[in-house]
Amino acid sequence: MLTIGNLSKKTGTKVQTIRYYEQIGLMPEPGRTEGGQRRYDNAQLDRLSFIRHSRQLGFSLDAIRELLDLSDHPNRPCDEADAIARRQLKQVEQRMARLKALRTELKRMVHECSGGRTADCRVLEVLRDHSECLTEHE
Amino acid sequence: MLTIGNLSKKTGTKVQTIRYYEQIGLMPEPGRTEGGQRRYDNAQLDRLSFIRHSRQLGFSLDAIRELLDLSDHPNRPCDEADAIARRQLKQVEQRMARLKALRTELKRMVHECSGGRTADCRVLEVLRDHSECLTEHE
DNA sequence: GATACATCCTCTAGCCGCTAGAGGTTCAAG
DNA sequence: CTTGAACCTCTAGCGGCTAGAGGATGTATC
Repeated sequence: MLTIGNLSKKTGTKVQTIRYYEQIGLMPEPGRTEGGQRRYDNAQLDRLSFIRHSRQLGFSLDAIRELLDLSDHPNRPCDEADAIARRQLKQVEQRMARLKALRTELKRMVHECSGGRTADCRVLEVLRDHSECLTEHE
Repeated sequence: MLTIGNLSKKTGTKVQTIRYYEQIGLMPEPGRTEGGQRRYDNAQLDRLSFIRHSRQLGFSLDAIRELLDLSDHPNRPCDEADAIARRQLKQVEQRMARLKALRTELKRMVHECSGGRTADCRVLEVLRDHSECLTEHE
């Protein structure tokens, strides 16, 4: 039986965060000692690891809720889990593309700054003048 | 003189957001009509464009505050503006590296899913088993 | 001048995913 | 039996908006 602190260490999750997951129903209510402290078993440790790992992959808590639900029903077809993962992959790819464009523009800004007065600073100039910009008003 | 709605259209910023920027002191208090409606001039339009453009480049509102401040003092040396931009560039590069790792793992997950029951789903399996994972506990 | 109605106003509360802190209780070691 | 680390609940805050209630203003048309 693990205390919340031990669970925290084992999973790299802050204590407060574990309680938060319980509060929003992502983690089940654990058993308690006589004095009211939480005690966790291995099933709960696994569940929290699953959640954490999914978070590290950028899944939203809602997506994780779905994934956990699927994981709890081994006989259902797995297309849904696949779809969720594909959705996530797509999002990651979009974000990457966006960041790539940002990086290009930031690099341009930084490289052109010659280090004089702010009046002549390319960084500020670029920020002022949207017209030279690669990023669109979405 | 622009109404808040027109300013909103010209800059692609929601009306509420403009008022929010005013509230947190990023935009100056504009003039008002007799009836109390906001009216904006070109200086304010420029300032909001600057803010929006900076936001699109991922600068935080705090960083933008600094950049605006520098922009208001043309005789100061521009190292600071440059430093802020470099910091931002570094952040973007870090985020990109992270996303790249995520993409790799997500792709792996998705490609290995053969479409059976959730019990055999590679997606869920990978999420369950942290040990095969490329992303580290930071 | 009246009327319609789009746009404006202020205010409060909510979103996500935590995180921090106050103020008090329980547990385990010595 | 005492110490003190770890636990408890509760509330509020972060960034950066966004939404909605409920009411006032501005402008175009008759």
